[in-house]
Amino acid sequence: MAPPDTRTQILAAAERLFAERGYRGTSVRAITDLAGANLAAVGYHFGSKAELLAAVARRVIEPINAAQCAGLDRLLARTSDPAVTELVEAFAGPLFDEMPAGDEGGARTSRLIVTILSDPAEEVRSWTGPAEDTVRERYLAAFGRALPGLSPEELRFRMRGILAVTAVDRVEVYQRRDPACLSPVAGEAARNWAITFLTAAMSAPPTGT
Amino acid sequence: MAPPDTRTQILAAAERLFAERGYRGTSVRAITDLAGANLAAVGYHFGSKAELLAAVARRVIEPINAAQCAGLDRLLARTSDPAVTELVEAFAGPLFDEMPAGDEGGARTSRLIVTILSDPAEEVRSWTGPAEDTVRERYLAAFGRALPGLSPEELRFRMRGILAVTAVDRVEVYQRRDPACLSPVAGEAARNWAITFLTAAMSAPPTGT
DNA sequence: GTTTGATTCAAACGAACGTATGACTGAAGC
DNA sequence: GCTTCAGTCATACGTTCGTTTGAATCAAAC
Repeated sequence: MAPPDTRTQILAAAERLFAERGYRGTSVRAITDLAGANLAAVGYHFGSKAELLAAVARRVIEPINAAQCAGLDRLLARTSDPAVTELVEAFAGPLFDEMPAGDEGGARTSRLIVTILSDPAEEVRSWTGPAEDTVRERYLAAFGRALPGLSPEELRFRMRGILAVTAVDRVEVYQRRDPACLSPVAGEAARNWAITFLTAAMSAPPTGT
Repeated sequence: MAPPDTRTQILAAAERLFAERGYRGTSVRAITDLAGANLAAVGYHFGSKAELLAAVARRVIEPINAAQCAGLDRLLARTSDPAVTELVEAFAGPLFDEMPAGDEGGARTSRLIVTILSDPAEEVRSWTGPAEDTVRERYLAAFGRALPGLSPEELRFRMRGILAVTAVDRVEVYQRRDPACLSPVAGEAARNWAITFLTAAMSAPPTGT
């Protein structure tokens, strides 16, 4: 096996350290040390620390987005009005499944996503492209058809809830570093719990004024 | 009105800046500048930046915890087995209500809480005392009685979901800085949406193996 | 009037940070 | 053999950071 090139090793090291220590808590020196690369390599390959984060984020998010998109396509090919459970599974499932290898049950990647999304700095959240919004809008429309009577605002609220539950759960698991929580069987259980929880939540009747 | 003392002004400035820029994104100099105090005042009154954060966190969390505790007491004084809706409202309600004045509909405080809870650094999360755990355990027991048949693990998962939904929703609102989302009426709507969403989610039947 | 103790102040410390620079390396192209 | 060029390297620059220091300030106690 050929040794991975410097660029890839920096990406892997940055992905890990950003997840473990956050963006600001990770120095470029720590990344290059872990990657076995020279300090200047980050500037050479990515331009700056912020652009490195954007590259890391894209690499992590893209397969999740693609899986969410494909899942919705699959549902819509079968019926024009998928059930709420199916939509929840297609949307939330990839947040559990599409995690790179070597990741402790995907928890580290979830940690990274939350770290990025919750960082107040603009530069940290500016990696996003139009693809994420497109997928979310498509699910929004599908949920809207499955849940008539729900106002668009309340529907948006509930979709945020899906992201919140899936992301935060796994982050807490990761922070506690309890090995039992990181086993594949525990991850599978959390996946099923989340789908149960979220399907019931999404299916709730509209809130009366 | 007597001008507030330096210590209080530093606490207020730190609360605001930690929420807006995160812990690492906020320098002690920025805090003392906003507070109109000298740089060394933080060291004098709090010892260090980390201890200042702990003081800020305690000031924000304590009223929420007290309200959660009081709400549960009120329910248990009436009946030994409160309904799921009542428990959800008593637990999640204070996360919307117990916000200090001057806070944009409580969103800034929620932002601060998420900033603290999601920061990977140990020092940022080490402010917590035994009170938070006590309240959570009490609610856990009450939910367990209201939802027999749910395994303790799945119940814990669902309680994390409550925190996730309430916190993350308001953070996104705050980050977007849409003034319409910060109005009291929008905050009231979000509160009701959350209770509907979470009551249905908590009431879901246990996940089959 | 003097002492005391709490508080505020300007200034400086050393460390760590992101980034830039210019020399070096080694294989590919001619 | 010489050139080219992407990549790597040690090193340094300027800035910002949290913290510390020791003098100045000031009201209260004596």
